[in-house]
Amino acid sequence: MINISLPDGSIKQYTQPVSGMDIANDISPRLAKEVLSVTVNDEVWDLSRPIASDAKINLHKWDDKEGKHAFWHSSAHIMAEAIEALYPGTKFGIGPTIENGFYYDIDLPEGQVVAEKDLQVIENKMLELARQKNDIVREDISKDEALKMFRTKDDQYKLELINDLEDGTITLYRQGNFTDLCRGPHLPNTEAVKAIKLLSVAGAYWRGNEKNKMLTRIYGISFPKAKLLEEFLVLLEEAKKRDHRKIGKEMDLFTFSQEVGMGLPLWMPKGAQLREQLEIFLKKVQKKFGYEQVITPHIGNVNLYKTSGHYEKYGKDSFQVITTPQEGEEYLLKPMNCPHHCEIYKARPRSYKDLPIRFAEFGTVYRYEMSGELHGLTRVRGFTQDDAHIFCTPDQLKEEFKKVIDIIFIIFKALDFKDYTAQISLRDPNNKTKYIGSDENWEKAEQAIIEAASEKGLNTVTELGEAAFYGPKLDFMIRDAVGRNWQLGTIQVDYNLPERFQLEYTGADNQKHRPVMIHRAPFGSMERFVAVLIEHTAGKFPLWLTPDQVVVLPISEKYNDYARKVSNILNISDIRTAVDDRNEKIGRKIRDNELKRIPYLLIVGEQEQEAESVAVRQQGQGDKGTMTIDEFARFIKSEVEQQLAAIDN
RNA sequence: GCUGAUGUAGCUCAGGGGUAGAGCACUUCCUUGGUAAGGAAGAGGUCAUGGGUUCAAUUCCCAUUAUCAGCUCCA
Repeated sequence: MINISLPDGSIKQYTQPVSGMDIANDISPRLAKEVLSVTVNDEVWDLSRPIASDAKINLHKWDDKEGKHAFWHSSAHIMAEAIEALYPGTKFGIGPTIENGFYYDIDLPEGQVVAEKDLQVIENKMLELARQKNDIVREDISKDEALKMFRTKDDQYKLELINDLEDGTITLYRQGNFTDLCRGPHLPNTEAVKAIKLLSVAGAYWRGNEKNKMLTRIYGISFPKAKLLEEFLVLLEEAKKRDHRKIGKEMDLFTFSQEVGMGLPLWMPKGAQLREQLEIFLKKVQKKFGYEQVITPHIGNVNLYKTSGHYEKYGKDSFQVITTPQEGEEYLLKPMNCPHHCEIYKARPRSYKDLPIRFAEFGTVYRYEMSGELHGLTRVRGFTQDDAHIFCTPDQLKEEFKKVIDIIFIIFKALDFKDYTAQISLRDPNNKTKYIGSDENWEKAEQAIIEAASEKGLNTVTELGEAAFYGPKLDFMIRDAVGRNWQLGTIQVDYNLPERFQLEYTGADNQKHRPVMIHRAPFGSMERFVAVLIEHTAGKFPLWLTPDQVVVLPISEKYNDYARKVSNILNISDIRTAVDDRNEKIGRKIRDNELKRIPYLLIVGEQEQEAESVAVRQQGQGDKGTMTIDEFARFIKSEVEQQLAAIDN
């Protein structure tokens, strides 16, 4: 007797092995129609695979991650089948599922390419294959058999994968004329796949190593219903409308010029205004937390970076050395601010009574990112870090670290970033040569981060091998409109630079001691932060931050003078106000300024001029009635204060 | 850096071996208006750059460059 326990606690008994699909059929025919995969004792299985002993099971439909996973995995196989039919001789790498869909890495026969315009043809072939309603059959196979089989296919990629596998754990999946090495699980039959969209084609190195051959990667997504695909495509379109590059252009925030150089953003007046507001805001917060502003130059002697270790590590991948007319002098555009700040620390003797010392600077740095890496404002070659370096005693480290987390919390709260990932990036224990510094210091630093994060109640993920070369870090990542993850805030513990720069303080014991350093940038960089902020708000920035808070719209040219008067009064009270005095009708002015995402529009005509008032229109809300100029000024100021007060608490 | 695609007016894009178009934006004029597009006229382009094929290239071919998607990288 086989006892199958279901998630609701009930138990079904069978006299012989039973498949997930059999059980679903026993429960209800409708469930059987929708079910996609089954978890058997914490392992996700095919529905058709017989369960031979007592088990706890959970059946998965489309709504479950496990259901989608099997669905997309099988879709990837259908895509491979279609490609094998359309491009005979293609060799296959890996074809996993991803968060939204799946991809397959393929090596096409010599001279053949798949371009975006070919995707439609593959899609059609896939749908044709899916409609053949082929069973997807699992097959255990020995390592020798597997090697033999893929040798006849001459598929070196699969052979490489098989060689890494243990004998006895190798399975094949077969559907129609296609067989693939695969761990599964899969759908029982291809017919469930009703709607397919191949999204893009791009190159990808075999096994992610740039020394290997570049394969062709095709991304796709599939659905059990055509309607779900349509909804997905609409969402994708919506997301693209939030792209910061598009909105940045629309709102005149920033631009790029080939004449200036790639990856070098030019901030236009409105963008500069936005950045300035962010800087003012952060400076205010940092002042409360005991930071002091410093200013350092954009270049530094090469020796500075030799001391810090950056030259050895990144020197050849940087903007090249600037050589002066005077022989022997070599300078580097600064790729980071920490060495300069270390020199400020060293400028005079420090006592334990001075610590912690917190030097902050909106420091512009230059890094020669590879050309293919550049991306709008999120990845650039010249950018401004909201940088600071905290020099403290080892005892103060954890407390200081926690205070930095608090600053990041304040920022995320002010800008309503709720959906972030906190990642602890540690050293790769198997590749310690990538890093500088002693094991002992690394362990202390890693421990400090782990404890501080946990004491702050942060939900973290830990990544090995993601640390900076001089120390571990805690990074805050936020997604952009289309789901790409970007690192914003970062906090790094560093025992190494203090050593390399021979930083010291005199302790209470009158002995020299070495301080610990924290590198931190809550925004990360102004550029990337603004990019993510644009995508999150779709350009509708909070009132306190937005470049143009108010635009006054005169009904006709006769009221332009009054409109300017209103705007002057508001500007004097620090409300950022402009006048739209174009020779257009009021409806047109309203439309254009709504599209420009202006929070408040003030309509002024004869009535308002007479009464020294304004007719207020709030973005997205329409007419809010009439107020006197003073009333409106007080109203909007209190709204800004409220927004900023929420941050202080 | 690698693979693939793209590059036509300020923006979004159409076109195509015989010297280039639309909508929006811009300029001028008319209109002086009450809560999401008033009307007319005009100006604006070495069709990314450099070669090649051709009687003729913006169009076809090659290279370069920038942008886009992804990979790799990210102090």
